[in-house]
Amino acid sequence: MSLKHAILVLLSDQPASGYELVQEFRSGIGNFWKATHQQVYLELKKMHGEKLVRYEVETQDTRPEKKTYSMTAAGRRALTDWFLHPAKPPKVRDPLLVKVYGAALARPAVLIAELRARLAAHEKQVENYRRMEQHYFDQDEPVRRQYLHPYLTLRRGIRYECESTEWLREVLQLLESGELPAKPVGR
Amino acid sequence: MSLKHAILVLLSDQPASGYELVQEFRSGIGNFWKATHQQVYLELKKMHGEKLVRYEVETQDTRPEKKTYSMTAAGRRALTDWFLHPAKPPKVRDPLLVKVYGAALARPAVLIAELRARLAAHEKQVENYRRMEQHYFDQDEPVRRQYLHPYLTLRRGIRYECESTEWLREVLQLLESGELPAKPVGR
DNA sequence: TTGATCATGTAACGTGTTACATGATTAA
DNA sequence: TTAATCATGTAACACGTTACATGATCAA
Repeated sequence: MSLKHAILVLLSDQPASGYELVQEFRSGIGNFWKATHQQVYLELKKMHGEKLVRYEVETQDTRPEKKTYSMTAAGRRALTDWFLHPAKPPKVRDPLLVKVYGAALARPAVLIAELRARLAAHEKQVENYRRMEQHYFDQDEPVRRQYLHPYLTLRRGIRYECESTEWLREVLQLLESGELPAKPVGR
Repeated sequence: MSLKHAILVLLSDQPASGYELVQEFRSGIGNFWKATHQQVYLELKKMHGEKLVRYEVETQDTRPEKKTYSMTAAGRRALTDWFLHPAKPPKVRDPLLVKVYGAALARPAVLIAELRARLAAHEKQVENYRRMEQHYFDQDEPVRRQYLHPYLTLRRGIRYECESTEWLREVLQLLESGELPAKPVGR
């Protein structure tokens, strides 16, 4: 039930249309909470039924009509209430780990190719994140203070992606060399 | 559609009942792919309809009857085919990150308490994993070679949990001190 | 006698994904 | 004229979670 709260967090910053929310779910908050336009439009409809949001219709001459949503007092209450209830830690659920677990059942070259592709994807993501991070540090202190919280989530993303690449490199090295790990991880 | 393949990976090792598979989803493979008994029994039924598994009923005197499932030739084919198609990287989807992102909307003490609880949970998980890892290293080389692949997934778990604790400690330190991060992560 | 473990299932509900559907503007 | 962007939605299906449901054995 968190898409609702993610939307409320976004609307608490500023009113937005469904379309604009979808953009935000592709960047920024989208690094750790994705949502498609189908989900967003449906959720906004539900939330409007629950009176958590209201909207104003802008009839534009050139463009199709646009609904600009904003949070209601009830929405604000739902948000603060959500903060009071601890969230469940998300479950790790990665098919690639199932494949590594059952690696003996696959042709090694096939699995290695997939691991390499995945490594490349994570490396690319690290680069993206590092660029965003550099942009954050290019700002003056007041701006850095303003965007501290989003930046903290970016730090999580960077750590996660780096950890992923380290593990993948290690697995590739071991599978390709046929060696056994010499010692516990990180020791 | 990976629960199916996770079950096939488990059955490729040895035949098992639904109940026994559920146990495995609570440990071992359960570290990165969870499934409840409801899911497992339903999936086995579907897979039987697709002829990916067969079962033999053991009518026990004392216990309720037990179906022991094993993989069919078609099941084996479905598995090798699955290995040929790269898996999509799982999406990160963590409500706690949404909370940190919108931390300004919560009472700091409330969020900090939740972060602390989460940190404790991750630290406990690291301990569990470290115990399993120690057990692996207590084995002789042939056994370590035999269990290399599951152990590689355990290494991923350890890395992930450690990364989580490091990030949480960092966030707690920054939120409690009111400081801004001095430099990019890990530099 | 109470709870844990063995052993199996169905049903309702919530959420997420994919496909389908429309229609205007603007840049290549 | 083709693709991308702006802007909105519905519908079918897949998957996961929670609740409901039964019934025997065994240890405390």
